[in-house]
Amino acid sequence: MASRPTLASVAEQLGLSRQTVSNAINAPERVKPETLRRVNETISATGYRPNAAARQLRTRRSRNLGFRLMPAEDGINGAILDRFLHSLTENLQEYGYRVTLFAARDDEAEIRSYEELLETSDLDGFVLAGTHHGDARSDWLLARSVPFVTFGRPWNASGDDRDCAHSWVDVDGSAGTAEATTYLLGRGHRRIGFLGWPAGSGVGDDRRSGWASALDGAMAPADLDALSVGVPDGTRQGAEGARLLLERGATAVVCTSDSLALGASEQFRAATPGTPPAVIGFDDTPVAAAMGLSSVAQPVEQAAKEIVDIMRHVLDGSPEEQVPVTHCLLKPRLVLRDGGGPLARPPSS
Amino acid sequence: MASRPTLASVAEQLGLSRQTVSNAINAPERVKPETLRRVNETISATGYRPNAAARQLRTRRSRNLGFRLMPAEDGINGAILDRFLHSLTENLQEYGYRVTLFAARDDEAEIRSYEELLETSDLDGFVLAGTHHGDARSDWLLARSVPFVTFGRPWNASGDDRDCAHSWVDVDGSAGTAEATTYLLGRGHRRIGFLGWPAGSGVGDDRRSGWASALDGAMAPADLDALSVGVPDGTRQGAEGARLLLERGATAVVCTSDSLALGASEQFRAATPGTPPAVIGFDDTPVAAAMGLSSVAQPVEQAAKEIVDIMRHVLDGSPEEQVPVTHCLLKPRLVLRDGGGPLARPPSS
DNA sequence: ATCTTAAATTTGAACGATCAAACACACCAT
DNA sequence: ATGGTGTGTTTGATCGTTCAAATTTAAGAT
Repeated sequence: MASRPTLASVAEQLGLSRQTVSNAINAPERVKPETLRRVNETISATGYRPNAAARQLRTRRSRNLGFRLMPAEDGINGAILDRFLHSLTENLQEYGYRVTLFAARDDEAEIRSYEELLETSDLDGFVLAGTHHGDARSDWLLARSVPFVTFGRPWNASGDDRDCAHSWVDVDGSAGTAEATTYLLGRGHRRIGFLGWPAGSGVGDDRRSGWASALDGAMAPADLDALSVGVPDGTRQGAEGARLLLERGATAVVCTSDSLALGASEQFRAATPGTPPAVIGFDDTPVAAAMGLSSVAQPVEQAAKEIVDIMRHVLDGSPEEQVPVTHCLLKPRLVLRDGGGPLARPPSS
Repeated sequence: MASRPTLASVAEQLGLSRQTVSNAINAPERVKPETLRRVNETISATGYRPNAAARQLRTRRSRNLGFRLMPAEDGINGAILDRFLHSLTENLQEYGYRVTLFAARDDEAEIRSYEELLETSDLDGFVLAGTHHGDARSDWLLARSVPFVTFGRPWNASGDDRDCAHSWVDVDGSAGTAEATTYLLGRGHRRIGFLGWPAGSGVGDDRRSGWASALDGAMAPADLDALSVGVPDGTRQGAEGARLLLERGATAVVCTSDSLALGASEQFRAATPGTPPAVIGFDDTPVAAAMGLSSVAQPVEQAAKEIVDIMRHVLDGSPEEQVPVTHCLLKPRLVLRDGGGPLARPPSS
């Protein structure tokens, strides 16, 4: 009596069969409008909700997507993970999907998790934070045609990620550093340095290319080389790199990360006392906000939305319909701050 | 033939019945050792894995716990959320549990989510990040005897959280600020200020009390009052508050957050050039690490572990066994850094 | 009135596990 | 032989949904 309503109980109450009620929910067009109305009425009256386990058992779909939490604080982790995850969860929720988390030490363990989650829990797909070319994970998923979208391009050796076999959403780092560089040019700077990571990382090289292209023509290639420094991420390395750039005559610098920018800004502040350091970071982390540092902000919320859009089409499309592989490159936004650190502009109150 | 093995298929292969194989998995003591061996053999030979949906449909348990992602960057969010979530996921995973995320705008929406998740997805429990006394969410969960543990005390008006009706795990902020204060005393400081939030927040007041108790006897009560400042969180407010404390003769300061500490450290650096500012923050966020700021670190990984331990006993205990409400207060750790910012100690290389 | 076709609804059988109760079987005491 | 006591294993029903196919109903054409 007081037990949860089921399809059968709702149907009986209406003098209908299970299946009709089921159809009213899953394929309303198959049900006579008048019947549909009555069913919906009783559904909301009784507070009926379909049981996920029963549905999953029959359909082999869970309306759940997997997301792997990385152990270390790298890439999307730490800095903007919470914003991304929140947005992903919120957007998926609108379409009745949820996020199931799992942890894995390395890629191999991640693949084992895929297998486990697919077999036992019928996960409908995965969202990966970053892949590289020839990534064992994407290969594994592709081979089994498991739906997935990555946040981050695979960084093909060819340089052209458009031919990538899976869908991805990414932020155009190159456009971000280009905008930052152009901004500094507009402020009168002529010798603008680039402080990035050692060559070889897709993300890092991409960001460097934006700076280089913005300066194309404004500087001799030899100067371009001299004004680009690659160091491991970190504030100390940033300070060290900035010292080099200052020696070479740089008056401003665009950085691959906020950590580097933070170290650089100290050096620039010391070198040009009185004026806010002309340093621009990347990722717009809380560190940058706290220090009043300008930074290139990634639109992670929008990225999550795009990922959900792609997923939705893949998952809710007709079974054998060929869904095209989608690539979506988002423009970052330059966030300008006074750059003088927390005390440069005293509280106005 | 090539389809996934099921209980029935494994059983048939062995000339046994479903139920015996099921027992071998869920209640091995009921099965004859020799049979158990044979069953396990075939299980690993065939790669059989129990189907979660079927199990869930029958048992009404999903081996999934819910975790709500907050919209704004407050409390545990942002700063240490990723570490906490990762550790929570990893620990739960060891016992065959997973984390299902959901988003909710406010507490009311969160309760609606509970209802939905419990009814449709049979979630076994929830982990809440923070509660307050008389929290509608904990009341709702308690009333329905849904298992849950909170990370954070409810901050009873009485001041004694030991009588709280639900289990919680928290970090002893008071002990953290006390340790920080004692450390500064040991370094010769006599007038140590406290820079915190306006009175009224449980967390903030708790942290203030640690500072006060460490100074008990070392300073007159009137001085204690003068050396405690409450401002909203933020670097600017921190700088402003620190200015006040410096005017009142403070030579060092303990803060409720890294943001406040960051603002304060700039002021102190300006006031006492040459020496690293005697400022200690709270939470040991990446900001503190990047700026070389000392800070009180919360053992979030251990907190997650404790939460999982409590959950495990509640969930895997015998059905009607009364599990005692557990409260676990963890000691934070003081992380000491040179305090001179990224450039105070130049790279040794 | 009869036949055809489409629309609307119903029926029985899965999906893969667990529960509750029944069933064999061996062992020992009467 | 009879009966009791475990121990180990099996049987049938059930959880709540959807699939595939069968059935009824309504409407239009002849």
